[in-house]
Amino acid sequence: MAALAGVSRSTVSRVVNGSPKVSEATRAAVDAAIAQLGYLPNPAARTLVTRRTGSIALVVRETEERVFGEPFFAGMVRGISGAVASTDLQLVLLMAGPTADPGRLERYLFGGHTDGVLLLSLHGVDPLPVHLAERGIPTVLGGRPHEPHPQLTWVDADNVGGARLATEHLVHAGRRRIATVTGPLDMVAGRDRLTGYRDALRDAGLPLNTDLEVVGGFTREGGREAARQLLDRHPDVDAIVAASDLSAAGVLEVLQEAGRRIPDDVAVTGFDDSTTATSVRPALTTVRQDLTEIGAHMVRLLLEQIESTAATPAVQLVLPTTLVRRASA
Amino acid sequence: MAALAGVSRSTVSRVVNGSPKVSEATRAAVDAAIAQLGYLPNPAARTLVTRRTGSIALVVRETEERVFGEPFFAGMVRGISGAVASTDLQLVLLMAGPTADPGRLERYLFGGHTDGVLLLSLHGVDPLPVHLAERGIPTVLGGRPHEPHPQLTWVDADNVGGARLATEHLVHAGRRRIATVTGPLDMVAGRDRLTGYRDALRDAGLPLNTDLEVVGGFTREGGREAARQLLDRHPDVDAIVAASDLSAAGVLEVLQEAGRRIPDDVAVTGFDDSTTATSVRPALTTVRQDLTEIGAHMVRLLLEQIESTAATPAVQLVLPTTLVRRASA
DNA sequence: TTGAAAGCGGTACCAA
DNA sequence: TTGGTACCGCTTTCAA
Repeated sequence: MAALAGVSRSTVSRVVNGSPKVSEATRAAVDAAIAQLGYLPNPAARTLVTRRTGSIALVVRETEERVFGEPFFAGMVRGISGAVASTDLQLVLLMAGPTADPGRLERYLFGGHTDGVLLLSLHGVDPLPVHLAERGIPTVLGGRPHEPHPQLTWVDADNVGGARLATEHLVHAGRRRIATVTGPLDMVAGRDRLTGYRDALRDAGLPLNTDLEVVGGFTREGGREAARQLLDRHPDVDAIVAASDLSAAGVLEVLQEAGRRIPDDVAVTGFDDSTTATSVRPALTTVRQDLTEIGAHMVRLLLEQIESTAATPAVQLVLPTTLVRRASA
Repeated sequence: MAALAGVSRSTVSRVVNGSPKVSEATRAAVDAAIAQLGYLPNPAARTLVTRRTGSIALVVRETEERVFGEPFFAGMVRGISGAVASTDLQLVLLMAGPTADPGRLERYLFGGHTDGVLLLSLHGVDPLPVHLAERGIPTVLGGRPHEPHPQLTWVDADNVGGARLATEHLVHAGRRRIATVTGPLDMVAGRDRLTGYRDALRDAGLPLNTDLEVVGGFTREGGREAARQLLDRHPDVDAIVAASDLSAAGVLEVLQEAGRRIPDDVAVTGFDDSTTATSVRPALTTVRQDLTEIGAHMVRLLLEQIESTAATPAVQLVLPTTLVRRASA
């Protein structure tokens, strides 16, 4: 390569990296040689000295099934990809569900294959984020971690506030036997939404009744299952706050199969404002979280960590959620 | 690291790579030092000399929207992940839709960030696979490429045969005005399924009528749109061969909205045997392609290319499809 | 069984 | 503006 252009390796390196201290003639010669050879710098060699790989990982701690089944992930990935697209980084997606070999994943992430890590859909107390932080690997979590940690940077939607909005909306509409189909309780988002529901009921002076709280997970089938239990235990329920649009869709199906009219007999709210919200009948009143904005913040914070030489202070960001009113409530 | 264990770098390397020519005592000392330091080898340095990264890329040439919206991809990714899980390779997923910067993608793939590339959902004449082959980068395509190429290795389902099966099933059931909602015609799978449909009609001595062929794409909304057109042009249609389960679901919706009974008035077949097939009413008669098997073959062929020192001959594999009979036809 | 040394392919400093 | 050179951290002969 250097030989073909008749210059030194140093000069090739300068041209490739767009250094200004290269004469036009030399640059042209090198460019010609590059084109002729289809030369591409060896990223391993480059990484070895620069300590940069030019790529960042998006790690989703979830099974393929859920990643592909739930519109939330599509939105999140879209938001993140969009933000990454305006940088010169390559985004690589790693799916590492519960059955994934943690060793392999950590080897990949700790080994420096990527410049930073975006982490999504944490369950329980996952040691991964803390391990990453301890090793000084730039990391941003999507969603608040299970246990507060001063070193962790994360971006989260205001799930408590969102669930509260939905519940208050039902309260104001005169509903009094308001149940909830919760998300998975090993996830902070699931618990937060439950908290928001309870907060709203308490503030409204309505009794809290754990019998009205059924764990449904974020899935459609989980919603169906939970709705069946609810109808069984409380046939007089007049509203259901579901923790996701998908579970709300399941709830809707079961209610309709049981002959309930929505929203007349039972009002239903979802969460996410995903494509599901508008594809079901009646369309879902739901809580919107701006995934594009969350993604953009995550990428921005990650880049700040990557680009800063000193240790960056941890940042914790909670973005507002809003109520989207449609026909279901 | 080497210092702590009191040995040379060479010895550390031998221990890390499990070389048999290390004494037990030394190995123990090195292992202890590794554990104490949380040492992980620098993959860039290692890659520089071994020319191996330990990871392979799954490149999906599709937008996030479709990747996440269509169950086909979930199945494909599941099949591939499953096969990769039994190796010590890390799978990284790159989504590179039409708007993606081809330069960035090629830089990543050609640069040697990964040991090999699995390519999914090719549209039109994508130069990427040939470029990869020319650079000697191990590559396996999921799906036959648009233009035959002797150097390309691929695994495909027998889409022609599958569509033929579905169509023949309708013919045997006595249907005579059989329409099709095709997939995207810039994709080989889309065209192949159309071919199978035509072949079956021709063999049955039924007239081919391009008026009965409407492009729908693989999406639900595409299916809806196409079904509307069909009902408009041919209210007497008595069967529809859809190119995917998702578009079949859309077709079903429109037919039912128009008051048609399925399958009595109009029989409908899907393609993929995805979760969609069983979640709609009536459940879809559809064509099954074994994505787990396709994924396994893709990974196997890729590993063979990666592990072989000499140039591997290109392999082209067409896997059988089968008809799954349910209620819709 | 172990260590010394060369080299993988770049970058970056220093000198010219 | 350019080239020489050291070095990034590992693997891999080769010799001891």
